[in-house]
Amino acid sequence: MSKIKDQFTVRVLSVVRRIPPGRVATYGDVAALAGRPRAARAVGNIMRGCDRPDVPCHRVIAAGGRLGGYGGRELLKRALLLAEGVSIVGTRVQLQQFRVPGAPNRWGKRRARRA
DNA sequence: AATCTGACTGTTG
DNA sequence: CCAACAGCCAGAT
Repeated sequence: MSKIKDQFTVRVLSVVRRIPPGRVATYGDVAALAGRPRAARAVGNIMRGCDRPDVPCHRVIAAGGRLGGYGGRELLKRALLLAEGVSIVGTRVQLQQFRVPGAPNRWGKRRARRA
């Protein structure tokens, strides 16, 4: 069976565990907070194996406020978030309002592309 | 060590 | 809004 996880995994679990109720973080946010801003995919993989009750993996969603996955239980994920007070419009979470504090705004400063 | 996989993300059509 | 493509990352085989 597994031994100790890599530091990255430990950090990710730590970050997710610290997401307060009624808040959400995207995979990219968790990855960034864990020190690997481009490892959103890896975070998803870690979440896939998060069976720990102390890790609120349902508060980790996809970019743009989409629900992302939940081991085939996306409906439960949506229900849990709604129960915590997270507002969901259509299939999207209101990130602007419920995104975990401390998440870097990568959408605030994009300079004009094209010359 | 090489290859495949996937609860991701952003760009392009 | 959805589909296809490409880039990125860690874990499993």
